[in-house]
Amino acid sequence: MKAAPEREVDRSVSQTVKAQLALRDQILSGSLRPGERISELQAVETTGASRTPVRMALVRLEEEGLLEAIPSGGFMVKAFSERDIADSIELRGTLEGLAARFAAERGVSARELEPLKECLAAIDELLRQVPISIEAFSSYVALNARFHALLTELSRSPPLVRQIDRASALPFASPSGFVMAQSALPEAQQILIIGQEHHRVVIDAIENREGARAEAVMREHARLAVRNLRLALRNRTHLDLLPALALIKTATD
Amino acid sequence: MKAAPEREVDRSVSQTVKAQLALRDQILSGSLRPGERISELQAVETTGASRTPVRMALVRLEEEGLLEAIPSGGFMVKAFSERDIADSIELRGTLEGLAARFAAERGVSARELEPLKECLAAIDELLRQVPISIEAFSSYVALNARFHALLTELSRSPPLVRQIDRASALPFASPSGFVMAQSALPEAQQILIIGQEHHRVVIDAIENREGARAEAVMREHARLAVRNLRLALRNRTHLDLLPALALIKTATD
DNA sequence: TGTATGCGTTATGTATACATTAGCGGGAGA
DNA sequence: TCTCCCGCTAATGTATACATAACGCATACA
Repeated sequence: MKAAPEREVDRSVSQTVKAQLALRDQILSGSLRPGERISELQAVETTGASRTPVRMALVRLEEEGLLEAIPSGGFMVKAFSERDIADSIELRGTLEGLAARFAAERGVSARELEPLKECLAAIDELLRQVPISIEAFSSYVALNARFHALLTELSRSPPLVRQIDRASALPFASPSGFVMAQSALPEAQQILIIGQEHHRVVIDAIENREGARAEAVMREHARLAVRNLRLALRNRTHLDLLPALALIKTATD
Repeated sequence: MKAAPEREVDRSVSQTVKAQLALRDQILSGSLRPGERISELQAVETTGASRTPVRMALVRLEEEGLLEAIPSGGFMVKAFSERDIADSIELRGTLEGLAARFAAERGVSARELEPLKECLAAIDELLRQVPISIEAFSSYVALNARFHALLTELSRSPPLVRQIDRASALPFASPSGFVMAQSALPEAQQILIIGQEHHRVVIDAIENREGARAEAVMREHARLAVRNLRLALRNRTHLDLLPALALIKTATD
């Protein structure tokens, strides 16, 4: 590899993955503004990888939905309207509803539900704090993500799991920043408590093999998240806490 | 570009796109068997592009869901069970249901509905033939795809449109082969007629801004397609007409 | 002064060379 | 004869060189 002596190469992960992570981070952190053209050369410098892995990373990020190909060549950071993100959340909720229905209809053993119930209990524990601390919020975010991932898996449908993963890019673009901003709002904790109730109901519905009810509650769960988003956006004073919202173009619909 | 004199390069489309189309064709036509490792060098030979565009194409096809990355490196053709494909169809129908609901709720002008009604009329014309010819079936496939695409667009939700596109990879992997096989079945035309009725209902529901009804009928439409798939699979004698089903692994669930 | 054209620079698309790793086969020793 | 280890080969990951196309700027002409 001709070993350019001055450049230290990290061999623990592939250059492609490294570049992808670095670029995604730049996008989500707002270093790269929506609509901004992303220069390969510049990306090569900031990521430390060479052009080939950088290009692979760009293609992956395009497929992921964070970048958009420019017809004349190259890529730009995609810009989203507030409604785009709201739609993405509802979209994801719809798919999760399908997953919950599949889980209920196809049947799930008590053993498989155990980790979900553990998540539930852990979240209960966190929500007991009033008001909840920032640290507890971070834990909540992780647990919530875990709960949703586990629930998705219960569908036993690899294509659905895959699709939900893809649909999560936007809604969960930067969940920590998202929820931390929410924590600054008085209504935040109430919303989390309602969300937790949804979690409880969906488990119950799956246990009792009530597919329609399981599906309905997950869709309601998503609508709650949309209300949550709009609430956060109406409180623009907290927006500096929202790196995820760097994705929202200034002129929204 | 050093212009290797013996290799004729087609400059009308990018090498990356050319490679992607060629490889997808090889996968869907069954030249590459599910589970088979796909060799870059071999792909370079068959597509005529060099390794860089071929690799970009492979990454795109992986994101598209037709290929799977091998941990140790490289890609293999993904294998699907019958249930995977059925789930993909239902998944797509669920998203289309959401699109139909969005269209109904957000309102659609008569002008926007016109092309859909034209599709409808054209399909009606085709279905008047009993039994329907293979050529008419081909036209039907194109018109049906157009109808679904137009309907999706009515949602006015770019993220949803995008997601539906992605979700269509498997269900519509090779629609022509699919439907032509159906045409060999006596029940085929009846199914198409029911499907057309669904199309009519969804338009009506959108016109009358009945979101729930619009959504419900699209989901029913997908369930019809699943029944259709199962019907085709039960008639294994026609399977040689189904290149799309090359994707189904032999040992299904 | 404004517009159009041409040239130059820069960035992307493509090709290929190089490095590394994984997989496989052969040989040797127990 | 079986197993383990070493080395080779082939294919992937990475880097970079080259060609081309696009964009911008400057200049000239209307």
